[in-house]
Amino acid sequence: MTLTNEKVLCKNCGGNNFETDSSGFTNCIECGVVQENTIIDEGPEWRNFSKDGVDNSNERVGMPSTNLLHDKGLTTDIGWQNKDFAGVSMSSDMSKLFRRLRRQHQRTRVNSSTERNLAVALGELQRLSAKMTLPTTVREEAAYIYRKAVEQKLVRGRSIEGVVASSIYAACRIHGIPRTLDEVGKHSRTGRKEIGRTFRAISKELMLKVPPADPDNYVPRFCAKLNLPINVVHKANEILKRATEIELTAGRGPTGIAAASVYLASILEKEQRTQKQVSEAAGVTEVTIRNRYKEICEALKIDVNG
DNA sequence: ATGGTTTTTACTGCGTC
DNA sequence: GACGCGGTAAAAACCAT
Repeated sequence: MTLTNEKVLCKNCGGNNFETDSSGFTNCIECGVVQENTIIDEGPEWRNFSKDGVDNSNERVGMPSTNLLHDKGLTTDIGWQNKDFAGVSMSSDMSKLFRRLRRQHQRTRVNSSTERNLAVALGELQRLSAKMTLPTTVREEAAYIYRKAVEQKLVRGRSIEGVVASSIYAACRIHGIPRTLDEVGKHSRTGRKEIGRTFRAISKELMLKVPPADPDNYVPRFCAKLNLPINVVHKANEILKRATEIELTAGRGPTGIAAASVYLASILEKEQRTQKQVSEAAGVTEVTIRNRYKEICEALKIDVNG
């Protein structure tokens, strides 16, 4: 049962991707702003739709298999209490036996080296994506990518952290909510360059269909970081659109273009930010911003002085 | 490996507050 | 003088061949 009401757009940036955290707040994924309109999405109910339980059965099934747990959430635990099925305490011999069983059970659970690898990697993945407040769909995607990478032995010679970070970076782009390499790198112990390198290697080897990053996906978040109002966002998007039309953007890094548009828009809307501020928010250098900025001004005949 | 392109690094000069 | 901005040159990184 899903009661999502009519399409709602973010008050701040106009985005339409939201996530609801465990405390019930709904945040815009683009800019992180908490929404006033409550979006009711109770998520899937794990109803039993097997042939004898279709109708009014309120029976539930377990949670779906997920890539986010190293064992996909499919293993069991042996109960902690030394009681039998009827709740009667066991004999001391039985207790000893079960203590051994439990231990063995735990050991077989995180068994092979790849299982151990997955266990720590997925822990890191959760830590990272939690810090970046990424929605579950993206986390699942990232976990899926990481599993693929392990399967094809791509982790060899690279750090687990790096591969995890790259998986997240790739997953974000696939889902159209790209983060910059800087943003991913800031939370990971691996630097931006390494993440970029491993990302390229991974996406090539796995033949991931990662769409080229679209500059206007970055604009709302850059603006949010710089505390720029909505009209600047719109202005930047307008600039971006016109710049794209005349193929000013070919071959250039999308973050640089987005950054320059934001910078230019902030001037035109009398909310100026310095090149340094924008460069920090966007994770590109001031030089790059200047270059794009100059090109855009020339090509679009924009004069910042009037 | 190599050459062409883009981004980064590092440095300089100029004007303003 | 610190800061923002514009420019340049050389190094580094990236990409296709």
